[in-house]
Amino acid sequence: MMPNTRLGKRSPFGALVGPETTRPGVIMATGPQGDPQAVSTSCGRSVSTCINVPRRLGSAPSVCLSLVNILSPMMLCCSRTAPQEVDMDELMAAMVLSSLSCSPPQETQNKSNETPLMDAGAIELSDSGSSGYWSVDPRSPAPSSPTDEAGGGSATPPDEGLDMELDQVLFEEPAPRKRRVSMTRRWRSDGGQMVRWRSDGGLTVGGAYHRDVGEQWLQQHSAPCRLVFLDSVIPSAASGGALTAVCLIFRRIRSEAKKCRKVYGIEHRELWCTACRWKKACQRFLD
DNA sequence: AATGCCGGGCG
DNA sequence: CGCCCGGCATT
Ligand SMILES: [Zn+2]
Repeated sequence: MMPNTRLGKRSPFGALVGPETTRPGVIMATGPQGDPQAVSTSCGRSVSTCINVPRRLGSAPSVCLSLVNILSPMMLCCSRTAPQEVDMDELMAAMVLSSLSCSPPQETQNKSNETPLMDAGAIELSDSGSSGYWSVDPRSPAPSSPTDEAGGGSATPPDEGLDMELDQVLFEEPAPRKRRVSMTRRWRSDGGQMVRWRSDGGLTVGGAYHRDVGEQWLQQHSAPCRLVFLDSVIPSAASGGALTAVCLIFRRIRSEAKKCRKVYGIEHRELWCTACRWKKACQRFLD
């Protein structure tokens, strides 16, 4: 009695993205163009230019913390999609933007001048339990296209936009001084995602528009990232105030809704919906 | 530690 | 297929 769908084996999209989403299967760095050249929408299994990650480590992606604050190019990873199944699981994209001072526009080209990080050479974060395997492209963050108007620009850009729970992350500021986030351009990940930050603080990711991307949001949707993509600069920038870089990542986030298990308790497993009983995605308390 | 649930595995 | 569970990302 219920709009039951099939449980057992359902489509990859049954519930958002596959688990692999979280774990970067492969990562690759894109050139300044930010084009998914080497990685097409569906990189079968092994992508040439991609770097395969030993998918054995506990949790590479969540290395989080406030570690790096690099500003360099950017990297993203690609997904391994089944040739037929359009599921674009495991994939994450990261992008960041650098900041600049708010007032004098004289920071034109001081990119990695500030942060004393080991430059583009991928920062190996202190692996504490997990390690981040990211590949970085030692290249300068050259904004590809002309500055994008984040302000009075267009409305929401048309995008393929798969609506999944992609998220983004942010980073802290490198320099002790007060820096503001700048607007970024757009960036597209392997999945065709397009990230765009607008002056109103909103963020457009693959078609989905996230309004109110403040520190809080960034907070909960944060993840590790280290590459920064410098881009256009827009003073009226974003929200929060002190973030300098933002990193986008496609990962799964746990919905807040309580599911059978938590609602009825383990001792009442019989009340759970079948899905829950089978450790599948709950079908009673949808998100 | 507790949850949520994908992918498998078994009958 | 119904039913379970290992394993693991999150929280
Ligand atoms: Zn349920």
